[in-house]
Amino acid sequence: MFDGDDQAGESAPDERPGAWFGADRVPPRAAAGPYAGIVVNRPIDQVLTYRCGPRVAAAIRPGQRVRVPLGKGNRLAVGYCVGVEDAPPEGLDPGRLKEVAEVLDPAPLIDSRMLELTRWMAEYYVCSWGQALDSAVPAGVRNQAGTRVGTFLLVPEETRQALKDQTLKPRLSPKQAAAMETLCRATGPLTISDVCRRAKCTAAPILALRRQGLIHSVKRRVGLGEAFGADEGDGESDLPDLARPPGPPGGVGPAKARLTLTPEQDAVMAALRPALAGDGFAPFLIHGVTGSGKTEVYLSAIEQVVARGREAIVLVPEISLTPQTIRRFRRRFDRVAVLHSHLSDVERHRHWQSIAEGEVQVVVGARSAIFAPARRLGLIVIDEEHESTFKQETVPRYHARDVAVKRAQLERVPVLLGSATPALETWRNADRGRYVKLAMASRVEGRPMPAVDVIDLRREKKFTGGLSESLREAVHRAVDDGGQVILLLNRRGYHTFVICPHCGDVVKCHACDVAMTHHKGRRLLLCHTCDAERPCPPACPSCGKPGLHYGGIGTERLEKEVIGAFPDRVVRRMDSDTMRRPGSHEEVLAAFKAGDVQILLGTQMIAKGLDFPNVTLVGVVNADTALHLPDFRAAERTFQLVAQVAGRTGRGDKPGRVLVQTYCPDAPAIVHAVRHDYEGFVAVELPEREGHGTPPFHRIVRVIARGPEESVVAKYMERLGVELRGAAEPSVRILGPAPAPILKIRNLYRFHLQARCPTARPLQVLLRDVPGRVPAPGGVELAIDVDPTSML
DNA sequence: AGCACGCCGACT
DNA sequence: GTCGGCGTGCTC
Repeated sequence: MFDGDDQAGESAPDERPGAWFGADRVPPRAAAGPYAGIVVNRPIDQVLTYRCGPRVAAAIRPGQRVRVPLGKGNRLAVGYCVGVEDAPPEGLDPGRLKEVAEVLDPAPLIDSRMLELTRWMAEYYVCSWGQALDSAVPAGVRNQAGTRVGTFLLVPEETRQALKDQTLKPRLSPKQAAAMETLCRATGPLTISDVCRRAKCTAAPILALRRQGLIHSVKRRVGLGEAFGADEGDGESDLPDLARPPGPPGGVGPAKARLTLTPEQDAVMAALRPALAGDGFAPFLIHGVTGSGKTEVYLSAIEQVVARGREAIVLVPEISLTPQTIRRFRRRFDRVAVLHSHLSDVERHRHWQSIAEGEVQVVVGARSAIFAPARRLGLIVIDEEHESTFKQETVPRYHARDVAVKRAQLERVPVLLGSATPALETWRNADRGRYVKLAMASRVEGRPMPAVDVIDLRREKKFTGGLSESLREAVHRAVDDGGQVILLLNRRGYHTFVICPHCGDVVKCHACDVAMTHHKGRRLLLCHTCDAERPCPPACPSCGKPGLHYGGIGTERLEKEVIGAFPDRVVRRMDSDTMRRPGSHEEVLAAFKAGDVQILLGTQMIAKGLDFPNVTLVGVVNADTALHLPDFRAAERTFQLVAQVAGRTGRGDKPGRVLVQTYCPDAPAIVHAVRHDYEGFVAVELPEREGHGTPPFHRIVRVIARGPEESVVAKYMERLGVELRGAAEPSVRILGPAPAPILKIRNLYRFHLQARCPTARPLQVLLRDVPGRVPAPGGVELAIDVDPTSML
């Protein structure tokens, strides 16, 4: 929930010993300073100082990785150089410092601003700087995937002279002579195997020549093609791509296919233009209803900065990285790099390199694309900024939207947060004037918002959990009129639970405290938490009696029901079970777009970003799935889901309609989603949050401990709770500890507690300080989650 | 996170 | 008498 507002010295002073401030204090090109600040990827809150020998001193720069001796055994560890100085920090005996063993990277992997950004992350998210750095540099870049060290052969001038003078030739064996000739004729450097192939010899004569000193060899890292090709696998042949030579920087004319902007889009652009042309941090919230044309605004804004020779980073939820989205960017810009989560290390490395070399205008990607090494960054865009997929659930537990705002602040560039249903944190930041709020309240081409009606499941007779009578009839009408239908059900599987009618026990995962889901097609029960599977039991695992009852409905069962009800229509299901193979996603969407599929049903996957003009009906099969979760964001999530999926209809000439099935038609989240009334929902929800002391009014840090022994974890958390209460300042409230809502995952018992405070800093200081004083017993792991999105 | 040090129980 | 359990503390 960082809002760019800590610039006025709200930032905590660096309390680490030896205060290496990284970035701003370090000359970008290090003087041959003999002392280096190093951080390692361990939970160590310190910058360690090492001495540099002459060789290392000549090569080392901040942003490079190094190998350093660490600990009693002086085992070598990989670390990042974060600063180079002529004198060691005060209080350290220079004589006792260890030496950097080796510089690993020929050039820095990250620049001074990214050093600063990761240092901020470490402080904000309560992890070590090294951990933050490791998350910012992809593994493929660290291990230089796709490259290798090759040995190249050179012929020194003396040898060439000797050959000319004919003094050498007679001393060479026939094979050696052939190899030598091949080498001398070659225009570029050759490897041993190149020469073997061309001179039709083995390595032996070549090695002999080298042994005699007649040829030399040098090692050089090679590989990694200069540019990346059309490797996105989206099957589009018209994709302009990085395969083309880079154009002159800054000289890239604005674009192909430019649309006329709607008056609203125009107004938003007018508001953005000064910031896009300027050189300062400028955060905006674009609150635009679904179908209002936010993407066009992003594209126009990006054009402005690209025309200045700057680069843009666009973050989208992973699920929106569809060919449709990508195509849209590719049509508009020549050189677009797309960073999916499914890229190989080598591909990722290539993209990174291209971005770092300034060959890319626009980077489109999920969460981690916020670390793209753009050097002349001009703009950051976060689409669907409220999406929880922007939050990383492993250390460092960062939120890409908040890191983006911080990066924009450090780089002094504008940042656009866009959403039809902004996160309440974002909304409040805008209300408090920290972000400039820009509204787009109407759809493009004067299209109306779809009519939304509620189906009150309490009044539906013979309702079996799938389609109600009313929804079924509406689907009929829609497809009979030649329209297409989207049905959303946010649960995969066939039956969602298996219960014993005798003892009442639900069949649970062996490893997790979670009911298992019946996947009929695979004849299995599946745990959606740990992916464990087991055969359907013939009798109750608890009491042994036969006759287990299967209940609840998931997408698999809904599919069967819909096929049964509409036998002459083509029905397709999209969920993570049917979308396992790469390409299946696009294939279904293409078929739907072509009109070969009339009814598309699935999970969240179909709720976001899809733009199909012929969709005239959206059915929300169960709007309540998220409503009753023990999470203060339950209502917000429900509102967002209904609003997002409702936005999938009425995007063409025909008007759209939405039917929402619910048992809670009076819940504010449903009532306001039905009316397309975001502000109405906010007006109800915000006071609620304020009363409960939850975000956006209070900040939360969640602490989770997990371990194999329930009582050990519980006792440890009790101790930690006492310690935290003792150390916390009065503005901080500690809630818990308590068992986590899902007590056991993968055989680990989980207990959590929350620390809440109107501002984040006291929480961050507290949590950096205290757990170190209450070391966890063996087997127990502690996780600290700043601004948590999941409370389970 | 590793890893070594250190202080108490069950074995040769 | 030692081997080894994992609690404690440090890493330039």
